[in-house]
Amino acid sequence: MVIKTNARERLIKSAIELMMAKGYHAVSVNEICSHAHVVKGSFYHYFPAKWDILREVIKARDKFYQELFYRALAADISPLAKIRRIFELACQDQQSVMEATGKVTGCTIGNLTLELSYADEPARQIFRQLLGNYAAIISQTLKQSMDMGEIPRRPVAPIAQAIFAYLQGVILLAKAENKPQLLEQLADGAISIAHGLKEDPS
Amino acid sequence: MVIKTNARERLIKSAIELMMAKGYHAVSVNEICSHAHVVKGSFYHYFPAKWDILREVIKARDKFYQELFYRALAADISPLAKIRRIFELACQDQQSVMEATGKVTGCTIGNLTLELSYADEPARQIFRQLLGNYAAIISQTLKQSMDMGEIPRRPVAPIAQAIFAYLQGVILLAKAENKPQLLEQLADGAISIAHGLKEDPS
DNA sequence: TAACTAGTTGACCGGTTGGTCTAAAGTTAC
DNA sequence: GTAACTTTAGACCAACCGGTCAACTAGTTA
Repeated sequence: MVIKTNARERLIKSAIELMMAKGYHAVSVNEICSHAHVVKGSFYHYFPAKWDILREVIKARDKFYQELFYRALAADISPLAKIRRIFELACQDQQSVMEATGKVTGCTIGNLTLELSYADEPARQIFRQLLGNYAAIISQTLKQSMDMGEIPRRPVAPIAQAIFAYLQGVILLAKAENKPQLLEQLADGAISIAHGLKEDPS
Repeated sequence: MVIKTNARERLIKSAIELMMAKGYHAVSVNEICSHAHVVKGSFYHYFPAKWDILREVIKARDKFYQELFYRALAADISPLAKIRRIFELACQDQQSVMEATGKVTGCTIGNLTLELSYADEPARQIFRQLLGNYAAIISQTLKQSMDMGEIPRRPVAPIAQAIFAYLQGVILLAKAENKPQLLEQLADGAISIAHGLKEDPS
């Protein structure tokens, strides 16, 4: 009964931790290895190149955020309250990271998107897809909200994009200010976007 | 009448171009130098360290964005229309960058904020301040809007933060999708935030 | 013309980067 | 026991990193 997890898993875990905090370029293969107590030869036994472990990091973080979204959406509350719940859960997430490291890391997917989208076209395509998925999840919830008459009926896709963009922006601000609470304090903005403009009196 | 601009200016211009596109870590001093047709010795004659030219890049980009904001706000239109105008000008900006390079670079300040805020505390402070300034500019406009009865009166600071966060988020999306037009298409969201929730019927 | 200064040049530094390779050590199956 | 295969190990590589430095050029002032 050996507890020792295998080297591959340890490497991935190590890369996730480091890249969440510092991004891709700022983390070296050596750093990932020594943090995982694995020597470099083993790293290149499991991963053809540094890029390949980035894929694992993206996959893991995407899974985490998807679960966060579904946790928010599973709650037995109104659709709009579910959207607010996303911000609350994101807030808790950032808060727990901050307790552990003293710093707000922000959204790993968002961070890597900005870092890699310009130079690395394949990476950009991946991020484009992932971000689109999140927006799609929000779209569904907006549709529910319209069905219930909570918000006026209109095309759902751009509103979902707007809400997701807003989420990313607030996370950016929370990182710059090192203040996770911003996510809760500014959650209202997402609801405003969902409601849309006050219809002019007719 | 020699046209040759001095090396210092060329270095800064080169650093701006490169770091706008690729960020800080991904651009090397050598790259900045060769792109500016200046040898490394000269670089370190003008700048004690790489970090010091980053300061110039930040300064220049901040100036650019401040001018963009004031250009939007100087227009002879309603305060809310001014806020929408920020998105339109940002759209034009990204569009022109895209025509030149084929890629949306996003907001240099936002990019560098995410890249450097975690590891480099002094940098984070600088970005915190700059981002706060932009929000303050929006605050003023919101106050005008309230004075005119365009939107309901309530504390202005969080709304300004929300609108600015939204701007950053939309730019992130525009970069991921390589679609500057998103900035115009989603500009409505900012107006929704400014209006706030539809007051519940009392 | 001599002295001084601002700017230029490129060789050079120690350290690190992503990545390779060969040899040994475990592990498994027959 | 041994053959076959997976995993570990770390020395090694060229390339590049940010940064230094002494020698040099050119323009200005005394």
